[in-house]
Amino acid sequence: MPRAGLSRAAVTDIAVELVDSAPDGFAGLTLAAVAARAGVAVPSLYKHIGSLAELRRAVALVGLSELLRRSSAATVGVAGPDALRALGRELRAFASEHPGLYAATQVAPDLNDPTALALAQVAHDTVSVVISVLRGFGLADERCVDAVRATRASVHGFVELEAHGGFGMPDDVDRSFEALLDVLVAGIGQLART
Amino acid sequence: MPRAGLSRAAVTDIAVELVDSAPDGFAGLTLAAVAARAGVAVPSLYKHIGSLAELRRAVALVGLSELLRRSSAATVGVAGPDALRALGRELRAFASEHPGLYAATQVAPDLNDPTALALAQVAHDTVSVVISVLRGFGLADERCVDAVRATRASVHGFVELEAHGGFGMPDDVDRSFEALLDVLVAGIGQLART
DNA sequence: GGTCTGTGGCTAATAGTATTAGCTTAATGG
DNA sequence: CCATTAAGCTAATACTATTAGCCACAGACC
Repeated sequence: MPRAGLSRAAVTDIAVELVDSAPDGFAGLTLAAVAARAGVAVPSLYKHIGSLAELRRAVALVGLSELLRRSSAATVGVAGPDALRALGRELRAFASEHPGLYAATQVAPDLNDPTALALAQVAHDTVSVVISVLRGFGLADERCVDAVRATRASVHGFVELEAHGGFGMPDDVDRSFEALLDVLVAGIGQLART
Repeated sequence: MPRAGLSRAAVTDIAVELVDSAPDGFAGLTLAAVAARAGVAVPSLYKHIGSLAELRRAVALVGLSELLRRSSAATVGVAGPDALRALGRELRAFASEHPGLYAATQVAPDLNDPTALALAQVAHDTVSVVISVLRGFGLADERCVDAVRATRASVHGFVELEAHGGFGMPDDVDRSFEALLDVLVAGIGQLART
């Protein structure tokens, strides 16, 4: 009975691989698939994770961390409308390259989970990036949270609809996304002037 | 062995009730729950529906139909920015009152399903409503589809984030939604001038 | 009114999911 | 070199959907 040499991190890595390659993505993540990939029986996974739900949150943490890293990297040294456009394009690119990981970032956090704190931290930092990006628009303080929410909602909504085949017509989706960014830039600029 | 007097419509109605009341909503819809509510054994449901997936699409059709009905009703007799705002508020209200039914409207349609045609039809009509609403903005024809997508993405993204607890901060969400509508109105107005 | 048939219910069985309990053995530390 | 810890296993439980096959009720027909 040779050991597979697993660990919490190894199991999470396998899950991350799976959600991006499996057809059902994050929603279809299964312990059976993880165990098969690890060359181990299903119950053995419980030596490293508490439950499937916890594994999903671990994947969410990986996804959010990568999202934060890429968001930061894409917006250093740019400001105002350019930064907002760069941020939006990076989010869409991330979702396109890692559909499962992106879907994972939408899970609701759970208290009394070991990753709850880290998850809250990285979520907070991600919002901070958006705030920084929007700083160039000269928004009033009390408008800032509204602008952050409008930005997140617009981009997330587009990415979601695109991923789930919500755009029936074959018209150029790239162009539509650029138009969304135009709408956002113009709209938030207007929001700053009110 | 008295008969329960079920039918495809009755089963669908029960499922519609459940997705809006159950804690897990549409994703947690289960044949066991439907059967229990109907006072029937689980396999009996297969006399009326083909599969769980088909039942989910039946629920989706109900949700989309109601969404279309409310969208139309909310925008008759209004035009331009007012119509866009009314449409957005109605979508959000629908999602708030019927979270499960709203989630159901996001399922991918499946061909060789009896409801595929009806589903495509109502989806098309729903887009038509949005197009009509946006007509007042004087958009160029080739910009129209972009504006429709921006509208759907923004509102859907906001509603989704709100439903899944994506807005961490306790700031007034109603105000943020009105701000989103402001952004959308200003942004699409700008889109029309380019 | 009696019979016949179609259909809506049932039970039983299969396969898949997560999860827990308890055992065994491999690897490691004293 | 032994003892402890931990990582694997099998077995069992409780869910899920789905299929097969049976049975009795309701309505149609003679």
